[in-house]
Amino acid sequence: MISQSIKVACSNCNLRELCMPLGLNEDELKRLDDLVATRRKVERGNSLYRNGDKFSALYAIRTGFFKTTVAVEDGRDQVTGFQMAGEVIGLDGIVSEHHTCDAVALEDAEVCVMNFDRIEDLSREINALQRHVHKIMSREIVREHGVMLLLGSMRAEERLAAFLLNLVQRLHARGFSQSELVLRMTREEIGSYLGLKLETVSRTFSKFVEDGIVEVKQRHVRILNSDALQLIVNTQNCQPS
Amino acid sequence: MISQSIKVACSNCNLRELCMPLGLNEDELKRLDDLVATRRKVERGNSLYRNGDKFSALYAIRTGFFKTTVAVEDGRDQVTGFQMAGEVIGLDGIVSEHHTCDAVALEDAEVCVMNFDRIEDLSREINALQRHVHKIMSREIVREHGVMLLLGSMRAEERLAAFLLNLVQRLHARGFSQSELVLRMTREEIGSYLGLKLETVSRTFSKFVEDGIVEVKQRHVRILNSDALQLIVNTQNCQPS
DNA sequence: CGACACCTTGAAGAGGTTCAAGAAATGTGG
DNA sequence: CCACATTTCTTGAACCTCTTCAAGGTGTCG
Repeated sequence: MISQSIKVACSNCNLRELCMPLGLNEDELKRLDDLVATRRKVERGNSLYRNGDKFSALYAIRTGFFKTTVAVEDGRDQVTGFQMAGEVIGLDGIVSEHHTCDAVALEDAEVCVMNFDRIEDLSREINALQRHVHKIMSREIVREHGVMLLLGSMRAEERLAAFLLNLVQRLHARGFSQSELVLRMTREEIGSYLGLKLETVSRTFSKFVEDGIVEVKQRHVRILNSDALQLIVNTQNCQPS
Repeated sequence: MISQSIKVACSNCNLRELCMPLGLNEDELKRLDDLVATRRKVERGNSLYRNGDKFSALYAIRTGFFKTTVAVEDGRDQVTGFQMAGEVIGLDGIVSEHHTCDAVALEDAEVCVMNFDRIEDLSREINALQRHVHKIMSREIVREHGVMLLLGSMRAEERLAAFLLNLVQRLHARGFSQSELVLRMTREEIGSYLGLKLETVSRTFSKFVEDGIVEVKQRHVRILNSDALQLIVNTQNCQPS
């Protein structure tokens, strides 16, 4: 909730290559620094924005981990994604000027607040930024296609395998281990994202452990056989002959 | 595949309010006409673009009806959406400069080809166009959230009810009946979109007919009780007490 | 240390799938 | 314009995956 004065500029930020365009000249870089007017800390369990909130900015995650959820009238909600450092959230709010989902921090987090009007202004002047904004939105559309594929045609084991592979791949791109990860979300949140009940998520984890594919201690997961996971994703929708 | 010289300009097109921004002045309108360099006819069953194709343009549907599908290695594919006149497709291609899904015409169609570089150029100069492009992409993201909700947490009857309501609502916005529609897609394509098998789609239609909610003759559907459909969507994920 | 949230596992049950057969509609070629 | 092939749709019965309900275990935080 609290805005802070900036200490680190985009041009010096080690996440720059994740949330900002590449190949800018000195002048453009300076003007980009201008984009992030404030930072905002979000404590674990709190919302960055909620369904219905007025839209005004996109948020680049500096640290921490978020989930986004869409609500159904009757109380339940669906997790639409998990976001980590370097990723940009808030795109859902552009179309109607109001957010249509909740963004909740799953661990203490800090985001860069990028006023959207300013993004539009600047991207009229910096072609690379314009292109970058378009790519970020297109990437989100393509990501969601993947989730639709997962939800529409995969079985429980495939879904969880695909989920784990996707997580480690993104973590690895941020310098973390390729084989070890700490889940920031509950089984229920994983289940919501994957269209499964938490018990099914738990059972499927247990099955993977039995098969020697992963080690699981609560939220600590070690992938022992990445190829096996990949195989589960690739081949299970072929019927066993 | 064949490009044609333009006869109708965007500024005169009756679909303008669907695919173009509102509130432009005379000068801006003229420059927008410049955007649609060519039209393209796509016969039923043919692709407008395919997975892997180089991305170069967005397409505004003038007439006809499309489905978009993402392919899985092992042959099967997932329908990610159905698109009708006035809607813009091709957004998936921006991020990687290549399309990641197929767009297939389900009936003879004609699209306006809008070169994307030109869109970017123009939207740097016309604020309303810039905002419009952002909104179109954001709208697609929000739409996909809805599909994720459907696939992740709804049961077969809810899914089909939501699907029918969505279709008639969009058709009605285009001047068609609120209660009657002709499905342009097969049961299998509906099933793929909804994460169900074609038999389940067929059975669920039959159930709706039994319950007097709709009339179905092949692909002709008449909605007899729209409220009942809405009720199915709203209440079924509340457990029966 | 005790309360609470989270996770695991078992057993029974339901919703959707699979397999199969036949009917209806559509398209094609003579 | 009709006969035939093909695609699409419907319906039944058996099966399977995932869910539901329930209980107990594990970890965490004040």
